[in-house]
Amino acid sequence: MLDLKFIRENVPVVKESLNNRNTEVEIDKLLQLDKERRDLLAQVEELKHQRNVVSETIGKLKKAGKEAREELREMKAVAQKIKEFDAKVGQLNEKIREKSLLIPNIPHKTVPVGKSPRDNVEVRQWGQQPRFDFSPRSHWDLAGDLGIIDFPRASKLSGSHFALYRGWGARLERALISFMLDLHTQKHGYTEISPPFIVKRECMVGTGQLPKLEEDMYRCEEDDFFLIPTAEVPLTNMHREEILKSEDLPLYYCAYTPCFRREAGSYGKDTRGLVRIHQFDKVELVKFVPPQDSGEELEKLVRDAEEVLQALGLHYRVLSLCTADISFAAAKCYDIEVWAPGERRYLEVSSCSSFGDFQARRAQIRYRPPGGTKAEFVHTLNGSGVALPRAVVAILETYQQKDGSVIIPEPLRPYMGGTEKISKED
RNA sequence: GGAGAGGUGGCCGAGCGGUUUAAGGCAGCUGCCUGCUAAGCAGUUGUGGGGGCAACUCCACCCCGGGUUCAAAUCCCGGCCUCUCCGCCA
Repeated sequence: MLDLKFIRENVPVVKESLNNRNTEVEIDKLLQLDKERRDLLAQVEELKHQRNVVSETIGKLKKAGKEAREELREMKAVAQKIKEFDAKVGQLNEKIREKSLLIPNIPHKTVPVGKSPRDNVEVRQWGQQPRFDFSPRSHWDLAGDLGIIDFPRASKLSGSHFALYRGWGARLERALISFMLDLHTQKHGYTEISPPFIVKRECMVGTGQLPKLEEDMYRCEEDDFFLIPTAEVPLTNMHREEILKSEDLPLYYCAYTPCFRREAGSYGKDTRGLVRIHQFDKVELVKFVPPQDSGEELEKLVRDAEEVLQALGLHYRVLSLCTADISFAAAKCYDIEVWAPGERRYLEVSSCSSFGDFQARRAQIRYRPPGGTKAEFVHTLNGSGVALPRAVVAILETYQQKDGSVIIPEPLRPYMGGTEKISKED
């Protein structure tokens, strides 16, 4: 959410920024409502002042044993007016909030301006595309033959776009989770959290998934709960409506959680395999930092995520997303895309964003800067570190052998009982 | 699921219709005093919003949302959360 006062005072900047995002937002309508609200507010506050003063007088008169007929009659009318005005202000507030919640964040000035994902800018690459002396197969072929992922039975349970890992596949999943969590907690200084996977509506509003993306979320109708689409939601909302101590910042959290996404509107895309499924595992990184540090913290966050892929020896590239492609709440975003030899394309395994104070304002997360000055919004950041299924795709396809077996990357072996290779006969 | 208790400022804790536009204490900050420390004295310390160049001023906020009243932390209704006991359960 943007600061209404900021919008009021920076109309051209706001309009241009939102224009660069290719989004239509009714800024003028919003400002008009804001004007109406402030006019009404001035009137109703004057009435309330009058009420406060006269009520006190009535109290004193009664105490002194005197009548206050005239005052009572007068205040009855005033009370009625206040009620009417308050109702109008309330309606305006609601309209303003509805509109405000649908306005996306303003892109940071370092974000490349663009019209489509083609305008994203490649920042760097690591490693190189592996070469094979045979034609590399897709992960669904490999995993099916090895018996480590069973898509037909997953469909039997839950329909298409679900995965069921079996044997070494399940073990690989668990190994990756442990490996990533250990890396981030032991080397990068994140505190591990194991949060609830079901959250209240306010949380989804706080991080910006709602109200805009409700149709993409799994919802428990009866309780108005939502299955988390990412651990970003519980981790960021942990500090909702809190004023943090300056000396506690920066806060670094990481968590493994499953993620649930309806992927509404993406039918026909990535119909096979692990690339797009409704439930997947992910290790997520979330930071709360003082505003002046968020730029630098984003760079560090991306490096933390990249290190996972480096350790696993997977070739990847980093993109700086352009204004047309960054997500609703993000001020700036880097995507990390890993190379999948069987698919012959790069797959997004991590999206690292800084949100400025956008989420903090929605979720009311503040801190008190040193020197005892007034509480200010923190800056929030998050990034995948990394998403599991696509990492599995990259591992299977990158480390496949001619005989259909797959070599396990070195750092994962301790988590897999020392196993170096997954073969059919296992 | 059933029965009860409770949610007040950074913290503790009173208030249960109008001398409270939240007492008192603790902690913090600022002065004063004491040759150090401790103690003492005085003042000050929340959040959001409106208006004003400004000193300032007004409005709202005692879990949240409604209601009663000239007036609500206080009374009534609904909700959320916490705790205790019972039932159920991994």
